[in-house]
Amino acid sequence: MAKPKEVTIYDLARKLNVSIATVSRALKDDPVVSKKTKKKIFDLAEEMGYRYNHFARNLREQRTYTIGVIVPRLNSYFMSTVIAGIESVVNNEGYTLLISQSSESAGKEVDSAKTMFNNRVDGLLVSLAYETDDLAHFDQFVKKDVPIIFFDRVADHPDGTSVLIDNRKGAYESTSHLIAQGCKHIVHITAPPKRNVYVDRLAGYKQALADHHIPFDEKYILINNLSQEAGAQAAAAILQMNPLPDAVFAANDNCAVGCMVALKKAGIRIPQDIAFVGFNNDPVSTVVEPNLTTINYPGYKMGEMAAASLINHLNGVNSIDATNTILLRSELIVRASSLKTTSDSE
Amino acid sequence: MAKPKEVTIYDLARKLNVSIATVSRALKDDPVVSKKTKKKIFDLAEEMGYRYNHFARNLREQRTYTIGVIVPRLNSYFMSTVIAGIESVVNNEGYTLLISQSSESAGKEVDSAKTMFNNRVDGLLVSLAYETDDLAHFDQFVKKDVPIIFFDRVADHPDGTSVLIDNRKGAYESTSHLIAQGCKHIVHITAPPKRNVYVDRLAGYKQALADHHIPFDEKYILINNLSQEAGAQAAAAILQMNPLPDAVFAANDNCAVGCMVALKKAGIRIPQDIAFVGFNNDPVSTVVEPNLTTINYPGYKMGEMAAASLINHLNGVNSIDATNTILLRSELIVRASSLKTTSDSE
DNA sequence: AAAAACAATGTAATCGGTTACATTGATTCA
DNA sequence: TGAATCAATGTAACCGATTACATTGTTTTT
Repeated sequence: MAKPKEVTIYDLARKLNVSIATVSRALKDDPVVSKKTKKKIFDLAEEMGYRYNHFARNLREQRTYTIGVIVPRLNSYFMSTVIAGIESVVNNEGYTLLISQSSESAGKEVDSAKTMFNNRVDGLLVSLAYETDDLAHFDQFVKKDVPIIFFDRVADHPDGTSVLIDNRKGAYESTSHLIAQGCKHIVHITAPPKRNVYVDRLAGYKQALADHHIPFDEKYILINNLSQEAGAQAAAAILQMNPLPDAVFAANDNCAVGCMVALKKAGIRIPQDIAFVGFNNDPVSTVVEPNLTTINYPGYKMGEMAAASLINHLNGVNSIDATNTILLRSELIVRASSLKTTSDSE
Repeated sequence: MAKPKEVTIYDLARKLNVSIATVSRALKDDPVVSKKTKKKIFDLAEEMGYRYNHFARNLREQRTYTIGVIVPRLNSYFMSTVIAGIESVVNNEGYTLLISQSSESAGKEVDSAKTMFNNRVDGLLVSLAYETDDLAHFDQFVKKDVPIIFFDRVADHPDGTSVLIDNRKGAYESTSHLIAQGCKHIVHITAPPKRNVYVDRLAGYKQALADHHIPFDEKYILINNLSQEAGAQAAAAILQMNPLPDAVFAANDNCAVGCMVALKKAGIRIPQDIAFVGFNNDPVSTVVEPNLTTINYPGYKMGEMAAASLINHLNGVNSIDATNTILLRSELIVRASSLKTTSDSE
């Protein structure tokens, strides 16, 4: 029933017989206001249940203290770890997050960008959808000097900073590891080569083959959406191959797992018949049997770095050109799914 | 370099020699403005790159068109499915989401609530953290007539609407199923019985035992945080039991899986020695071997229902008291992990 | 003791919309 | 034809902060 009126700085000012300017300054802890006055104001604010009105400030200051986050999906272990990292940084700095998932669709990504734009986010953190070809929906931000930082799935945007791992190196290590296990016919399952992560992983895969004098064969490249179901379908394709490949390097763990499960169901032994390496070190990699060899990389840290870098830009600490790419460390974690040698000795 | 000035309704009004009131009305598609004028205004707005300023409206209207979402974690398949459902509804209605994860911590939940409050969300969607005892941090919203809808992990808040499944029934069916498989010593792994989901699942478990004349034994109740690691630790506890239990009903799939993997490593056969049932139908349930019997329930729909219900409240369609609890359907999915009978025949 | 410097506070314009309440001119009614 | 009605538009107050630029009173300097 009650329509509890909001308490404003005007109310505080009236009660204390000071001006709204003093109240405003006191609440921001401006050193120009005397300690005594500040205390009075803080106490009364507390007592009257004053709450700060962001909109008045935003309207006046022409900024929102909001950071937009666009990610392909929230439902991966990796992504939610990244977001936890982002949250930890931006909350400390007094920003709030506007999060949206593109669901891997270019159209939804455009919509999300529009929402972010209309909400006038101060900055943008983006990991691109599979499908996105055209980056025009980010031009509006560049035009308004809204900084954009891409992470993981980055873009070759001349104005953007990127936070990512060396995907090429990770893929090179994975593939080399498989080759060291004696594999010569290595399938690579990946997403359409539009995103850097898939382009680079493919390049690393190819280079490892080349460095070990193994011919590259186009038919060993399987393209899908890297879901668990897609992995199962890839398994069907693999079973059609003649001769069967002796290894699979998948661009993420989910897909690797889906594929492994389906192959096992078809009687393939892993790793004896086909060895497996994934990417991401998702918890599922320690559930599947045999446990999945994979590339581990630090999602939480990636989120922290991306957010910190963005906030530095906003505070004018970094010139936008100063740091253009931040590379994080990644590592190969060897588990049973790729160990042909030890498995053979069983 | 350019400091591109924002285009406002004043600019549009000036150029067209109309008043800002007319521009404002036209942009809201108010029928009182003539079609011709509207067209002129729309066209000019497009041409000049006008963008709507939410803050001015929010300041004036005293609402934000923002909905707060507080969840324990984003990184579960279930939760991100729920959020996808929420997004689909609120975006269509012109609202944006402020999402925050409590990380299962009561303290962070309080912080999140404060952030939401200071951002003056129009409504709140909440799934509670394990730890939360005290709901006082939601009182401020009630006081300001900000509607709160709880989903999945709900609260007995007299003013809140809840969207959830019949957890008791799900647990009853799971347990009964295990009993039908001949199990008599059924361990139940769950979280601290603070949240309805765990209280009700425990109650369903107990009732199933009672209805089948199996005595309840406190030592079969294992309490932890339901993570995969916690599942592994639970396995260690189970291995100490004498005699060994013949089944485990875990309150989520992750924990069930962690427990299964650890037990298998210790040489326990599943389901022959110990049968398993989980909860949630997480994709991992089809990866673990044997595949996990579980309770499936509709995350996407839960998100949609919660969001739609909230928006109805905001639009005054439902009286707050009209609908108090929305129950969604759930179902037992039987897989190999609980099928003693068929497994024995192998 | 007058001038200069400073600390503390106040005044008022500003951000960009919304909307109650006029105002204007055209149309309809009796 | 004058009054009533109505459609279209305008005027101006309001939402609640921020901050450049006064103003006031006190202390320091010379």
